[in-house]
Amino acid sequence: MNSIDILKNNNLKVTKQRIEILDMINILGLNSSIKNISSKITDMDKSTIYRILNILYENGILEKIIGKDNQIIYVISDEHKHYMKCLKCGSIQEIDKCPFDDNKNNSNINGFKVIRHSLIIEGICKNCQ
Amino acid sequence: MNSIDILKNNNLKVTKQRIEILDMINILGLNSSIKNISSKITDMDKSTIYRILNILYENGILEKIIGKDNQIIYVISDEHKHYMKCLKCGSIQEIDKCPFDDNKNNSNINGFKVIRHSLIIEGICKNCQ
DNA sequence: ATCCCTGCAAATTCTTTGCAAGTTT
DNA sequence: AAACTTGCAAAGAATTTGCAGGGAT
Repeated sequence: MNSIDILKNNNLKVTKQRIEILDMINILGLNSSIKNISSKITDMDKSTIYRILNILYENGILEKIIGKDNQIIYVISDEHKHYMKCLKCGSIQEIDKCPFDDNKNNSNINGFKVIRHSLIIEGICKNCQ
Repeated sequence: MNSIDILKNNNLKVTKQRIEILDMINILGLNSSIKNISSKITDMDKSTIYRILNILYENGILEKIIGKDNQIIYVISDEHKHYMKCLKCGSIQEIDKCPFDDNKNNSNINGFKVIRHSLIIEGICKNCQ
């Protein structure tokens, strides 16, 4: 789905800044930290980037994962995704299918040594409904 | 396992600051942001808190999840854990067992409306081994 | 026409760093 | 004794905010 349709489907105003950010996240993939986004989009104010990323997150369009140096990575949350993140270098890579039917820790996926994993379920809690 | 044993088992020097931080994380649970930790431990310098949390994370003792207002929450990574995080209020609660055998999105867990979930697998990638 | 969004500038908050003194092994 | 850790202070980054002008519906 293209950036304009994503915004329209979520009842958000379509602005050139929002389109530009969504497009850039599509390009950057798992490198979509604020630092990287703002270094690529030099004509947009940083406060605007912060505000747009927040809006896209709060509307469920983006999700966040913690990358290297505690930088937050924004990824489009259009599907169920799994990541592998290296504890040493901080690199993050995507995997296709959840390889954990039950608690199979300390295993190995294509040479990646698994130390731990966590599942984050996001939605609306009882109190907020 | 107590804080001293955790440090010893990981070949880390046992200092009163490290013990105090691990103890506090045990107390604070899912509220263990840097802000909360440092507001509770007023006699420790913030730079020390940052340094210790990094060391504990890099040694696999702690894991990180993103909490409200992008604050990083540090939790003891001694077991396979699942969390439910509210997109509105940012509250995070723990759940016992992964309720997703396959892609069952848009479901409901004890009144918590599930919008999306992601699994983070952490370990050592090929390049770093 | 209304409401929302953006850029600007400034303030605020967060995080890192070098170094000397103190601790741990 | 050697190596590592901490507190302090200062620097450096990151993030938030108010407001006026501009843009989307």
